[in-house]
Amino acid sequence: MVPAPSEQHGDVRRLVLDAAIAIIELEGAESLSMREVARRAGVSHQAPYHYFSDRSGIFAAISEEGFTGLAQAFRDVHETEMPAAKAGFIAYLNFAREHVGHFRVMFRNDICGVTTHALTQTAADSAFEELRLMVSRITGPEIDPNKAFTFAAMLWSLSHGLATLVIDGPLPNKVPPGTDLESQIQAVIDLSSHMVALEVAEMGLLPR
Amino acid sequence: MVPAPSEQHGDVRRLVLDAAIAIIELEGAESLSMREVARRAGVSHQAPYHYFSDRSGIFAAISEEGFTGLAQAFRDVHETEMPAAKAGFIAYLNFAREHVGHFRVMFRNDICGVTTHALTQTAADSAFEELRLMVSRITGPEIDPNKAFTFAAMLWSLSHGLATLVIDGPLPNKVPPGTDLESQIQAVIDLSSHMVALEVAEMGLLPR
DNA sequence: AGGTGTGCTTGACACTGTCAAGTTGTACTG
DNA sequence: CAGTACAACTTGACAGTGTCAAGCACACCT
Repeated sequence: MVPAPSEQHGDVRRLVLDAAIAIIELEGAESLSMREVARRAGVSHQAPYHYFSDRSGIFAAISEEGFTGLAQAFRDVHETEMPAAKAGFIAYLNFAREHVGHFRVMFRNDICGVTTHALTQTAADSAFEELRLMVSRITGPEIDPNKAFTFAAMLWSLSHGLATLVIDGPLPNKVPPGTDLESQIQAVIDLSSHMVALEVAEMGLLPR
Repeated sequence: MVPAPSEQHGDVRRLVLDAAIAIIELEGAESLSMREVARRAGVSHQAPYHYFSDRSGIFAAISEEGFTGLAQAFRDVHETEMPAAKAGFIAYLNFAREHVGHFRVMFRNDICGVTTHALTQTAADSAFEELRLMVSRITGPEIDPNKAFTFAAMLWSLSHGLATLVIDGPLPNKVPPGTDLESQIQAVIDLSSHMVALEVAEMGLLPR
Protein backbone atom coordinates (compact mmCIF):
# COMPACT_ATOMS: atom_id res chain seq x y z
CA MET A 1 0.00 0.00 0.00
CA VAL A 2 1.31 3.46 -0.88
CA PRO A 3 1.58 5.77 2.11
CA ALA A 4 -0.74 8.80 2.08
CA PRO A 5 0.99 11.95 0.74
CA SER A 6 0.91 13.64 4.14
CA GLU A 7 2.94 10.84 5.69
CA GLN A 8 6.70 11.11 5.63
CA HIS A 9 9.53 8.80 6.43
CA GLY A 10 9.48 8.01 10.15
CA ASP A 11 5.90 9.10 10.66
CA VAL A 12 4.91 5.71 12.02
CA ARG A 13 7.59 5.88 14.68
CA ARG A 14 6.19 9.19 15.90
CA LEU A 15 2.60 7.96 15.68
CA VAL A 16 3.47 4.89 17.74
CA LEU A 17 5.31 6.93 20.33
CA ASP A 18 2.50 9.47 20.67
CA ALA A 19 -0.10 6.74 20.92
CA ALA A 20 1.93 5.08 23.66
CA ILE A 21 2.35 8.34 25.59
CA ALA A 22 -1.37 9.01 25.32
CA ILE A 23 -2.23 5.57 26.69
CA ILE A 24 0.24 5.97 29.57
CA GLU A 25 -1.24 9.37 30.46
CA LEU A 26 -4.77 8.02 30.41
CA GLU A 27 -4.34 4.60 31.96
CA GLY A 28 -0.80 4.27 33.28
CA ALA A 29 2.19 2.35 32.00
CA GLU A 30 0.74 -0.89 33.35
CA SER A 31 -1.92 -1.12 30.71
CA LEU A 32 0.16 -0.22 27.72
CA SER A 33 -0.30 -2.96 25.18
CA MET A 34 1.78 -3.27 22.04
CA ARG A 35 -1.27 -4.19 20.03
CA GLU A 36 -3.44 -1.35 21.33
CA VAL A 37 -0.66 1.10 20.50
CA ALA A 38 -0.52 -0.30 16.97
CA ARG A 39 -4.28 -0.04 16.60
CA ARG A 40 -4.29 3.60 17.72
CA ALA A 41 -1.47 4.38 15.34
CA GLY A 42 -3.49 2.73 12.59
CA VAL A 43 -0.89 0.13 11.70
CA SER A 44 -0.56 -3.61 11.96
CA HIS A 45 0.24 -5.19 15.29
CA GLN A 46 3.84 -5.82 14.22
CA ALA A 47 4.69 -2.43 12.74
CA PRO A 48 5.99 -1.03 16.07
CA TYR A 49 8.62 -3.78 16.09
CA HIS A 50 10.19 -2.20 13.07
CA TYR A 51 11.15 0.83 15.17
CA PHE A 52 11.40 -0.62 18.66
CA SER A 53 13.02 -3.86 19.65
CA ASP A 54 10.11 -4.76 21.92
CA ARG A 55 7.78 -3.30 24.53
CA SER A 56 10.72 -2.19 26.66
CA GLY A 57 12.14 -0.41 23.61
CA ILE A 58 9.10 1.86 23.51
CA PHE A 59 9.46 2.67 27.19
CA ALA A 60 13.16 3.35 26.69
CA ALA A 61 12.45 5.73 23.81
CA ILE A 62 9.83 7.57 25.85
CA SER A 63 12.12 8.02 28.84
CA GLU A 64 15.00 9.08 26.61
CA GLU A 65 12.75 11.79 25.21
CA GLY A 66 11.69 12.64 28.74
CA PHE A 67 15.18 13.00 30.15
CA THR A 68 16.20 15.16 27.21
CA GLY A 69 13.20 17.38 27.85
CA LEU A 70 13.93 17.56 31.56
CA ALA A 71 17.53 18.57 30.89
CA GLN A 72 16.23 21.36 28.66
CA ALA A 73 13.80 22.45 31.38
CA PHE A 74 16.74 22.68 33.79
CA ARG A 75 18.69 24.75 31.27
CA ASP A 76 15.75 27.11 30.87
CA VAL A 77 15.87 27.78 34.61
CA HIS A 78 19.04 29.79 34.04
CA GLU A 79 17.02 32.35 32.10
CA THR A 80 14.59 33.25 34.89
CA GLU A 81 14.97 36.02 37.45
CA MET A 82 13.60 33.91 40.29
CA PRO A 83 15.87 32.44 42.95
CA ALA A 84 17.39 29.34 41.39
CA ALA A 85 15.99 26.89 43.97
CA LYS A 86 12.42 28.08 43.53
CA ALA A 87 12.71 28.18 39.76
CA GLY A 88 14.09 24.64 39.89
CA PHE A 89 11.17 23.32 41.95
CA ILE A 90 8.69 24.94 39.60
CA ALA A 91 10.48 23.66 36.50
CA TYR A 92 10.54 20.10 37.82
CA LEU A 93 6.89 20.12 38.82
CA ASN A 94 5.77 21.75 35.58
CA PHE A 95 7.69 19.24 33.55
CA ALA A 96 6.06 16.38 35.43
CA ARG A 97 2.57 17.80 35.02
CA GLU A 98 2.97 18.73 31.36
CA HIS A 99 4.58 15.41 30.41
CA VAL A 100 2.81 12.97 32.66
CA GLY A 101 3.26 10.15 30.18
CA HIS A 102 7.00 10.63 30.00
CA PHE A 103 7.40 11.24 33.71
CA ARG A 104 5.53 8.09 34.70
CA VAL A 105 8.03 6.02 32.74
CA MET A 106 11.28 7.89 33.43
CA PHE A 107 11.52 7.05 37.10
CA ARG A 108 10.31 3.48 36.98
CA ASN A 109 13.60 1.62 36.96
CA ASP A 110 11.88 -1.65 36.09
CA ILE A 111 10.66 -0.35 32.76
CA CYS A 112 12.47 2.88 31.86
CA GLY A 113 15.44 1.06 30.36
CA VAL A 114 18.06 3.30 31.95
CA THR A 115 20.24 0.27 32.69
CA THR A 116 19.61 -1.54 29.44
CA HIS A 117 19.39 1.13 26.73
CA ALA A 118 22.49 3.24 26.17
CA LEU A 119 20.70 6.26 24.68
CA THR A 120 18.33 6.44 27.63
CA GLN A 121 21.29 6.13 29.98
CA THR A 122 23.15 9.06 28.44
CA ALA A 123 19.98 11.18 28.34
CA ALA A 124 19.46 10.51 32.04
CA ASP A 125 23.09 11.33 32.76
CA SER A 126 22.88 14.65 30.98
CA ALA A 127 19.72 15.57 32.90
CA PHE A 128 21.56 14.85 36.14
CA GLU A 129 24.49 16.93 34.95
CA GLU A 130 22.14 19.87 34.42
CA LEU A 131 20.78 19.36 37.92
CA ARG A 132 24.34 19.57 39.22
CA LEU A 133 24.93 22.81 37.35
CA MET A 134 21.72 24.20 38.80
CA VAL A 135 22.81 23.25 42.29
CA SER A 136 26.11 25.00 41.86
CA ARG A 137 24.15 28.13 40.99
CA ILE A 138 22.28 27.77 44.28
CA THR A 139 25.16 26.97 46.58
CA GLY A 140 27.92 28.69 44.66
CA PRO A 141 30.60 26.78 42.80
CA GLU A 142 33.26 26.66 45.53
CA ILE A 143 31.39 24.08 47.60
CA ASP A 144 32.98 20.70 48.40
CA PRO A 145 31.90 18.18 45.72
CA ASN A 146 30.58 15.66 48.22
CA LYS A 147 28.54 18.30 49.96
CA ALA A 148 27.30 19.45 46.57
CA PHE A 149 26.10 15.96 45.77
CA THR A 150 24.30 15.76 49.10
CA PHE A 151 22.64 19.08 48.39
CA ALA A 152 21.66 17.99 44.88
CA ALA A 153 20.21 14.73 46.19
CA MET A 154 18.18 16.61 48.78
CA LEU A 155 16.79 19.08 46.25
CA TRP A 156 16.06 16.28 43.84
CA SER A 157 14.27 14.29 46.53
CA LEU A 158 12.14 17.27 47.45
CA SER A 159 11.20 18.06 43.84
CA HIS A 160 10.71 14.47 42.88
CA GLY A 161 8.66 13.62 45.93
CA LEU A 162 6.37 16.59 45.40
CA ALA A 163 5.95 15.84 41.71
CA THR A 164 5.14 12.15 42.20
CA LEU A 165 2.81 12.79 45.10
CA VAL A 166 0.97 15.41 43.04
CA ILE A 167 0.61 13.62 39.72
CA ASP A 168 0.11 10.05 40.89
CA GLY A 169 0.09 10.08 44.64
CA PRO A 170 -2.52 10.54 47.31
CA LEU A 171 -1.68 14.18 48.03
CA PRO A 172 -4.43 15.83 45.96
CA ASN A 173 -7.11 13.94 47.91
CA LYS A 174 -5.70 15.12 51.22
CA VAL A 175 -5.89 18.87 50.65
CA PRO A 176 -7.88 20.29 53.57
CA PRO A 177 -11.24 21.88 52.77
CA GLY A 178 -11.12 25.62 52.27
CA THR A 179 -8.01 25.64 50.11
CA ASP A 180 -7.37 24.30 46.66
CA LEU A 181 -4.58 22.07 45.37
CA GLU A 182 -2.86 24.78 43.36
CA SER A 183 -2.42 27.19 46.25
CA GLN A 184 -1.23 24.36 48.50
CA ILE A 185 1.36 23.36 45.92
CA GLN A 186 2.44 26.97 45.72
CA ALA A 187 2.73 27.05 49.51
CA VAL A 188 4.87 23.90 49.58
CA ILE A 189 7.17 25.35 46.94
CA ASP A 190 7.46 28.64 48.83
CA LEU A 191 8.15 26.87 52.09
CA SER A 192 10.76 24.66 50.47
CA SER A 193 12.50 27.55 48.75
CA HIS A 194 12.55 29.52 51.98
CA MET A 195 13.97 26.58 53.86
CA VAL A 196 16.68 26.02 51.28
CA ALA A 197 17.57 29.72 51.40
CA LEU A 198 17.94 29.51 55.19
CA GLU A 199 20.23 26.51 54.84
CA VAL A 200 22.35 28.19 52.18
CA ALA A 201 22.65 31.31 54.31
CA GLU A 202 23.69 29.28 57.32
CA MET A 203 26.27 27.42 55.28
CA GLY A 204 27.92 30.81 54.91
CA LEU A 205 27.66 30.79 51.18
CA LEU A 206 26.61 33.56 48.87
CA PRO A 207 22.85 33.83 49.42
CA ARG A 208 22.01 34.91 45.84
CA MET B 1 -6.92 -33.25 47.80
CA VAL B 2 -6.47 -33.09 51.57
CA PRO B 3 -4.35 -30.12 52.67
CA ALA B 4 -1.04 -31.02 54.35
CA PRO B 5 -1.31 -31.06 58.14
CA SER B 6 0.89 -27.99 58.52
CA GLU B 7 -1.52 -25.91 56.45
CA GLN B 8 -4.26 -24.04 58.24
CA HIS B 9 -7.32 -22.17 57.15
CA GLY B 10 -6.28 -19.07 55.22
CA ASP B 11 -2.76 -20.29 54.53
CA VAL B 12 -3.25 -20.03 50.81
CA ARG B 13 -4.15 -16.37 51.08
CA ARG B 14 -0.89 -15.69 52.87
CA LEU B 15 1.09 -17.86 50.47
CA VAL B 16 -0.36 -16.02 47.50
CA LEU B 17 0.32 -12.63 49.03
CA ASP B 18 3.91 -13.51 49.94
CA ALA B 19 4.55 -14.95 46.50
CA ALA B 20 3.22 -11.75 44.95
CA ILE B 21 5.36 -9.54 47.19
CA ALA B 22 8.44 -11.61 46.36
CA ILE B 23 7.81 -11.27 42.63
CA ILE B 24 7.30 -7.52 42.93
CA GLU B 25 10.54 -7.16 44.90
CA LEU B 26 12.48 -9.17 42.37
CA GLU B 27 10.99 -8.01 39.10
CA GLY B 28 8.66 -5.10 39.77
CA ALA B 29 4.89 -4.85 39.79
CA GLU B 30 4.82 -4.79 36.01
CA SER B 31 5.67 -8.43 35.67
CA LEU B 32 3.40 -9.81 38.34
CA SER B 33 1.31 -12.50 36.74
CA MET B 34 -1.64 -14.12 38.43
CA ARG B 35 -0.61 -17.53 37.16
CA GLU B 36 3.02 -17.19 38.20
CA VAL B 37 1.87 -16.21 41.67
CA ALA B 38 -0.33 -19.28 41.80
CA ARG B 39 2.52 -21.52 40.64
CA ARG B 40 4.86 -20.14 43.31
CA ALA B 41 2.20 -20.62 45.95
CA GLY B 42 1.80 -24.19 44.70
CA VAL B 43 -1.89 -23.90 43.89
CA SER B 44 -3.99 -23.94 40.76
CA HIS B 45 -4.14 -20.87 38.57
CA GLN B 46 -7.59 -20.03 39.86
CA ALA B 47 -7.04 -20.45 43.59
CA PRO B 48 -6.01 -16.81 44.12
CA TYR B 49 -9.43 -15.73 42.83
CA HIS B 50 -10.98 -17.30 45.86
CA TYR B 51 -9.32 -14.68 48.07
CA PHE B 52 -8.87 -11.76 45.71
CA SER B 53 -11.42 -10.42 43.25
CA ASP B 54 -8.79 -10.13 40.53
CA ARG B 55 -5.23 -8.94 39.90
CA SER B 56 -6.07 -5.48 41.25
CA GLY B 57 -7.39 -7.14 44.40
CA ILE B 58 -3.94 -8.54 45.14
CA PHE B 59 -2.36 -5.14 44.67
CA ALA B 60 -5.00 -3.58 46.90
CA ALA B 61 -4.34 -6.12 49.65
CA ILE B 62 -0.59 -5.53 49.43
CA SER B 63 -0.93 -1.78 49.66
CA GLU B 64 -3.43 -2.06 52.49
CA GLU B 65 -0.87 -4.12 54.39
CA GLY B 66 1.78 -1.57 53.43
CA PHE B 67 -0.13 1.47 54.64
CA THR B 68 -0.94 -0.26 57.92
CA GLY B 69 2.75 -1.03 58.38
CA LEU B 70 3.76 2.52 57.50
CA ALA B 71 1.29 3.93 60.03
CA GLN B 72 2.85 1.66 62.65
CA ALA B 73 6.32 2.84 61.66
CA PHE B 74 5.17 6.42 62.17
CA ARG B 75 3.77 5.54 65.59
CA ASP B 76 7.07 3.94 66.56
CA VAL B 77 8.80 7.24 65.85
CA HIS B 78 7.22 8.62 69.03
CA GLU B 79 9.34 6.19 71.06
CA THR B 80 12.72 7.41 69.88
CA GLU B 81 14.88 10.07 71.46
CA MET B 82 15.95 11.55 68.12
CA PRO B 83 14.51 14.82 66.84
CA ALA B 84 11.13 13.93 65.36
CA ALA B 85 11.94 15.13 61.84
CA LYS B 86 15.09 13.07 61.58
CA ALA B 87 13.42 10.01 63.11
CA GLY B 88 10.60 10.44 60.60
CA PHE B 89 12.94 10.54 57.62
CA ILE B 90 14.73 7.44 58.83
CA ALA B 91 11.50 5.60 59.54
CA TYR B 92 10.11 6.35 56.08
CA LEU B 93 13.28 5.32 54.31
CA ASN B 94 13.71 2.17 56.39
CA PHE B 95 10.14 1.16 55.73
CA ALA B 96 10.62 1.60 52.00
CA ARG B 97 13.84 -0.40 51.96
CA GLU B 98 12.59 -3.19 54.19
CA HIS B 99 9.27 -3.53 52.36
CA VAL B 100 10.22 -2.79 48.78
CA GLY B 101 7.43 -4.97 47.44
CA HIS B 102 4.77 -3.14 49.42
CA PHE B 103 6.26 0.27 48.79
CA ARG B 104 6.42 -0.19 45.03
CA VAL B 105 2.68 -0.79 44.97
CA MET B 106 1.45 1.66 47.60
CA PHE B 107 2.29 4.81 45.70
CA ARG B 108 1.29 3.70 42.25
CA ASN B 109 -2.17 5.19 41.98
CA ASP B 110 -2.93 3.22 38.83
CA ILE B 111 -2.64 -0.11 40.63
CA CYS B 112 -2.69 0.43 44.40
CA GLY B 113 -6.48 0.48 44.58
CA VAL B 114 -6.66 3.42 46.95
CA THR B 115 -9.58 4.85 45.00
CA THR B 116 -11.36 1.57 44.36
CA HIS B 117 -10.86 -0.57 47.49
CA ALA B 118 -12.32 0.79 50.70
CA LEU B 119 -9.98 -1.07 53.06
CA THR B 120 -6.93 0.24 51.23
CA GLN B 121 -8.40 3.72 51.31
CA THR B 122 -8.88 3.72 55.07
CA ALA B 123 -5.43 2.22 55.67
CA ALA B 124 -3.92 5.02 53.56
CA ASP B 125 -5.96 7.59 55.45
CA SER B 126 -4.78 6.36 58.81
CA ALA B 127 -1.14 6.44 57.66
CA PHE B 128 -1.62 10.05 56.62
CA GLU B 129 -3.23 10.80 59.96
CA GLU B 130 -0.13 9.46 61.70
CA LEU B 131 2.01 11.67 59.50
CA ARG B 132 -0.06 14.64 60.62
CA LEU B 133 0.44 13.71 64.27
CA MET B 134 4.15 13.43 63.67
CA VAL B 135 4.23 16.86 62.04
CA SER B 136 2.46 18.41 65.00
CA ARG B 137 5.23 17.00 67.18
CA ILE B 138 7.76 18.78 64.97
CA THR B 139 6.06 22.14 64.62
CA GLY B 140 4.11 22.13 67.85
CA PRO B 141 0.35 21.72 67.97
CA GLU B 142 -0.65 25.41 67.93
CA ILE B 143 0.24 25.91 64.27
CA ASP B 144 -2.39 27.04 61.76
CA PRO B 145 -3.94 23.92 60.14
CA ASN B 146 -3.25 25.07 56.59
CA LYS B 147 0.33 25.78 57.41
CA ALA B 148 0.53 22.39 59.10
CA PHE B 149 -0.69 20.70 55.95
CA THR B 150 1.88 22.56 53.88
CA PHE B 151 4.58 21.47 56.30
CA ALA B 152 3.37 17.87 56.22
CA ALA B 153 3.29 17.86 52.44
CA MET B 154 6.84 19.22 52.31
CA LEU B 155 8.18 16.61 54.74
CA TRP B 156 6.31 13.88 52.92
CA SER B 157 7.72 15.03 49.58
CA LEU B 158 11.23 15.02 50.95
CA SER B 159 10.92 11.57 52.51
CA HIS B 160 9.05 10.11 49.61
CA GLY B 161 11.38 11.53 47.00
CA LEU B 162 14.44 10.22 48.80
CA ALA B 163 12.91 6.79 49.28
CA THR B 164 11.80 6.39 45.67
CA LEU B 165 15.07 7.71 44.27
CA VAL B 166 16.98 5.30 46.49
CA ILE B 167 15.01 2.10 45.98
CA ASP B 168 13.99 2.46 42.34
CA GLY B 169 15.52 5.64 41.06
CA PRO B 170 18.80 6.57 39.47
CA LEU B 171 20.35 8.01 42.63
CA PRO B 172 22.46 5.00 43.68
CA ASN B 173 24.27 5.07 40.32
CA LYS B 174 25.15 8.73 40.72
CA VAL B 175 26.99 8.57 44.04
CA PRO B 176 30.38 10.18 43.43
CA PRO B 177 33.44 7.93 43.72
CA GLY B 178 35.10 7.99 47.11
CA THR B 179 31.90 7.75 49.12
CA ASP B 180 29.35 4.99 49.45
CA LEU B 181 25.59 5.12 49.13
CA GLU B 182 24.88 4.61 52.81
CA SER B 183 26.94 7.55 54.02
CA GLN B 184 25.47 9.77 51.30
CA ILE B 185 21.96 8.82 52.37
CA GLN B 186 22.93 9.61 55.94
CA ALA B 187 24.26 12.97 54.79
CA VAL B 188 21.03 13.79 52.93
CA ILE B 189 18.99 12.92 56.01
CA ASP B 190 21.23 15.03 58.24
CA LEU B 191 21.09 17.97 55.85
CA SER B 192 17.31 17.68 55.59
CA SER B 193 16.82 17.46 59.34
CA HIS B 194 19.07 20.45 59.89
CA MET B 195 17.21 22.47 57.30
CA VAL B 196 13.85 21.60 58.82
CA ALA B 197 15.15 22.59 62.25
CA LEU B 198 16.26 25.97 60.89
CA GLU B 199 12.83 26.52 59.37
CA VAL B 200 11.04 25.57 62.57
CA ALA B 201 13.29 27.87 64.59
CA GLU B 202 12.63 30.73 62.21
CA MET B 203 8.91 30.15 62.39
CA GLY B 204 9.28 31.09 66.03
CA LEU B 205 8.00 27.79 67.24
CA LEU B 206 9.31 25.62 69.98
CA PRO B 207 12.55 24.20 68.60
CA ARG B 208 12.24 20.91 70.54
C1' DA C 1 16.64 -6.41 -15.63
C1' DG C 2 17.99 -8.03 -11.34
C1' DG C 3 19.35 -7.62 -6.68
C1' DT C 4 19.08 -5.47 -2.10
C1' DG C 5 17.03 -3.22 1.77
C1' DT C 6 13.30 -0.69 4.05
C1' DG C 7 8.84 -0.66 5.77
C1' DC C 8 5.61 -2.79 6.57
C1' DT C 9 1.77 -7.15 6.74
C1' DT C 10 -0.19 -11.70 7.87
C1' DG C 11 0.32 -15.94 10.47
C1' DA C 12 1.44 -18.67 14.33
C1' DC C 13 2.59 -19.83 19.20
C1' DA C 14 2.91 -19.83 24.04
C1' DC C 15 1.25 -17.32 27.66
C1' DT C 16 -1.94 -14.22 30.17
C1' DG C 17 -6.43 -12.66 32.98
C1' DT C 18 -10.74 -14.15 33.88
C1' DC C 19 -15.48 -16.42 33.34
C1' DA C 20 -17.87 -20.82 34.03
C1' DA C 21 -18.52 -25.12 35.71
C1' DG C 22 -17.08 -28.89 38.26
C1' DT C 23 -15.09 -31.50 42.62
C1' DT C 24 -14.01 -32.45 47.32
C1' DG C 25 -14.11 -32.20 52.10
C1' DT C 26 -16.37 -30.31 56.13
C1' DA C 27 -20.07 -28.51 59.10
C1' DC C 28 -24.49 -28.39 60.34
C1' DT C 29 -29.41 -29.41 60.19
C1' DG C 30 -33.43 -32.43 60.67
C1' DC D 1 -27.12 -40.73 60.07
C1' DA D 2 -28.87 -38.98 55.43
C1' DG D 3 -29.13 -34.44 53.33
C1' DT D 4 -27.85 -30.14 52.32
C1' DA D 5 -25.13 -26.16 52.19
C1' DC D 6 -20.98 -24.02 51.85
C1' DA D 7 -15.92 -23.06 51.61
C1' DA D 8 -11.93 -24.07 49.22
C1' DC D 9 -10.39 -25.26 45.84
C1' DT D 10 -9.68 -27.58 40.57
C1' DT D 11 -10.07 -28.16 35.50
C1' DG D 12 -11.54 -26.24 31.22
C1' DA D 13 -12.33 -22.70 27.93
C1' DC D 14 -11.82 -18.13 25.60
C1' DA D 15 -10.34 -13.76 24.07
C1' DG D 16 -6.48 -10.94 24.27
C1' DT D 17 -1.32 -10.31 24.70
C1' DG D 18 3.99 -10.16 23.37
C1' DT D 19 6.89 -11.77 20.10
C1' DC D 20 9.18 -15.01 16.57
C1' DA D 21 9.00 -16.12 11.59
C1' DA D 22 7.93 -15.51 7.11
C1' DG D 23 6.07 -12.92 3.27
C1' DC D 24 4.96 -8.91 0.29
C1' DA D 25 5.60 -4.31 -2.05
C1' DC D 26 7.95 -0.66 -3.30
C1' DA D 27 12.31 2.37 -3.81
C1' DC D 28 16.88 2.60 -5.13
C1' DC D 29 21.29 1.14 -6.90
C1' DT D 30 24.15 -1.38 -10.43
